[in-house]
Amino acid sequence: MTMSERKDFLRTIVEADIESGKVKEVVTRFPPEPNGFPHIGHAKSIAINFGIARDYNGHCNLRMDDTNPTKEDTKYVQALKDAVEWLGFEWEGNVRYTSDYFTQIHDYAIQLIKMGKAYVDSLPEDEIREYRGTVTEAGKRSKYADRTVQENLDLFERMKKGEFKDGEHILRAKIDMSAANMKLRDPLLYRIRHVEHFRAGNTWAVYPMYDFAHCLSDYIEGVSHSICTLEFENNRDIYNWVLETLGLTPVRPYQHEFARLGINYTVMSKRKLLELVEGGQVDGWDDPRLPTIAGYKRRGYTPESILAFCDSVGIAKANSMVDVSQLEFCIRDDLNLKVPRVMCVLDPLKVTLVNYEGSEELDASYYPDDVPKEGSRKLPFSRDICIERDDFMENPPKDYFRLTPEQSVRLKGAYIITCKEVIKDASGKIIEIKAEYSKESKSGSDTSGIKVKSAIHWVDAKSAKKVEVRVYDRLYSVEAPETVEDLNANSLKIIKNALIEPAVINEKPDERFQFERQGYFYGDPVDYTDAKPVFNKIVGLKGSWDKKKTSAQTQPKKVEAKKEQVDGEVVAMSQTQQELFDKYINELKLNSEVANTLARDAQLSAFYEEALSQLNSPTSLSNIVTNEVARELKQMALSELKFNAVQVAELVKIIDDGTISNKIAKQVFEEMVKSGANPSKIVEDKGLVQISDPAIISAIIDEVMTKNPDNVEKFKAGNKKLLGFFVGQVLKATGGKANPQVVNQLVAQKLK
RNA sequence: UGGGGUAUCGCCAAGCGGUAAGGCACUAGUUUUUGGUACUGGUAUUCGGGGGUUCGAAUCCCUCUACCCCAUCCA
Repeated sequence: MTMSERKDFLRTIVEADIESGKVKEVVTRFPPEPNGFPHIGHAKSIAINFGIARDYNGHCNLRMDDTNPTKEDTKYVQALKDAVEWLGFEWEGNVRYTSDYFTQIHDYAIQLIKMGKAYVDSLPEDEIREYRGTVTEAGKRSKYADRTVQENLDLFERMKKGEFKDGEHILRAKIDMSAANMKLRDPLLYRIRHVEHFRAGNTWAVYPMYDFAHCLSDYIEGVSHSICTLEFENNRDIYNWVLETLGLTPVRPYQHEFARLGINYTVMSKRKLLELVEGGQVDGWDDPRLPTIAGYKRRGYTPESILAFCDSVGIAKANSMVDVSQLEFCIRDDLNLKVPRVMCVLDPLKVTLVNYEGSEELDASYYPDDVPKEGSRKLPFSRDICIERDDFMENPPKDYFRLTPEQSVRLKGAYIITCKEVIKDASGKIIEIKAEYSKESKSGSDTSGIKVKSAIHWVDAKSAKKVEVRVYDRLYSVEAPETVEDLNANSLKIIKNALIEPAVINEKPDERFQFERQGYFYGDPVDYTDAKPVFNKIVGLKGSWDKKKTSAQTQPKKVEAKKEQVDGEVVAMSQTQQELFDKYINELKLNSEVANTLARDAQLSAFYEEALSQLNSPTSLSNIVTNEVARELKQMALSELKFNAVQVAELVKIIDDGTISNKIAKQVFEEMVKSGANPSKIVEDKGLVQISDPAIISAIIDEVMTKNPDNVEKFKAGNKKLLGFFVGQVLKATGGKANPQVVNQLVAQKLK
């Protein structure tokens, strides 16, 4: 496995954890709920979890998150296992189930109750919701929250034994009913469910909720990195609360979130997928039009192509919608080098070669020259052949390369033919072409000297086999479908009477084929029989001709005007803020932006005032405070900072007197943040005094210039952006110590 | 509306103060017995908007805007 040099953010985190020693072994898990068929979004999650485990020599578990017995089923467990296996991954040990941990999780619940951190609530459901408050209003705690530990223990035990009906009681964590994060308002831990669990049977009358079971299952399995999708960001606080409150010792897992996969012209939610399957809009979970793993598999996609796709879309935190063309590229790219080329005519038009007698068998390679694979078959040839109806036009546009009354074509792997007569039926439809072949033009030994613009596919009429071909188009006709209204009515086209060359059926050189000039096809794994072969179209070839045709018909896309940005209103300053602001502007002559940020933040202004009392340099001080200090204050409180205003004043002093440059000041400040050391001490220890001597700098510039002759050329040719490049190089060479202003000046001079 | 996120080309996406990577799509050309493939070029003076700091900002600060997630006894 080659590790790409540019890592995604998850791998960056994992590597940092390994380096810091926080993690000894990387353990991940793929934890789906078995309540539906996995789709390509799951494939992304599988690729991430199993991929990271493999890249860092760890392991990945497959865990069924089966905490809700009303929705889950063993048939989905099988589909999930199939998907992981098909994609080529191996999970560590047996398949895990959250239900295997029910006893342990229950024990942890008892522990929380004993700690006074969990209680049995007996409020009805709607009141619980009401008590929770809203996003803007705090909630209030149930009166049952005051029950004693003994009462809670007793009640919970009886819940477990099944003494109560569904909904009568629940177990909740006692956290904070007014937390800004709604998830923390005394989250539910256990609910009563008198239903049979598909694995645990009727052992349990209570089932743990996701937020309680998931973190503990991760912990029990020794997971180091619990990777999930963005919508669980708010749940991370509970995840950590449970683990921390229980005092669980390392190694404990940490949760990280990434954006789920979206693809246009399809849907990815389990709910919508289920609707399509149950509503009969598609033919089961493995319908080739569906973005389910089973669907892609049946359609003919390879696991390699799905994995390549997951890799190509990357991992990030921005919600996004990937274009299907990216997926289509991946499968074409994979199949191009793998599968044999054969000929199949989807919409046959009869061609009679009036000057050909008898029959023969032609040799034809399964692969073009640019595919390094061996293999060939015999192609029967005779007077009666069929070509694609699209490949003949009586009145063609001028960029049409195929057969016309005036234009000859080659029958791929055979002879060049020329149209002599067009036969039509009563309605004017072309039913036959009478043509002549050139005997000297035989493929491989062409002495005819005839030049043609294209070679078309064909089959011999007598020996060709009749096959069914299923052509799939995108499931929906809009990019971001909402309802069944958006479905594409033509997403499935069944061609009953396509004609294929006999070798495909008799020799079966592969399961997947490229039907020349048309696309990639796959023998349907369910319906294919030798008597009645059925092929699924996996994806078409790129086809610039088809595109030209269709784009000429459709209207040009409307260009969306850029939305005009309207500025919102800024909150007015309070009176004291206004007074401060005025003082900064009038007395200290600060720039109004800086004065504004300072005045609006009490901590910042206090810090600033203190520094100002040390050093009378209002402008420089204000700049450092509103930029650097403000950043640190965003992360932690004033009292937690390791540096103080006096030190910042000292830092500004050595900037002002030219001892160090602004650039070095950033470096010094960073050190102050970390260690709280004095700036002049840092400068001394690290030897950071600025170099302003033009002679020294000049020498370094020369060096940089001789090392980068190309860029010198480019600069002289007018690429002025490169000035920054040279300055950067010089600064790098001096460890940042060169006086950037001097460098700038000298570089500009030398490069003139 | 409180909290948590996100914003870089038509679509993904790197980038973490010093020349705006890469892929898809698009486009022009070369090769081609697939209008395929391969190859070669062209595609962001600019990073959601506006300010500020800096010799230098996609990167640091302020501010505004847009979108996503959270008020299931779902996960």
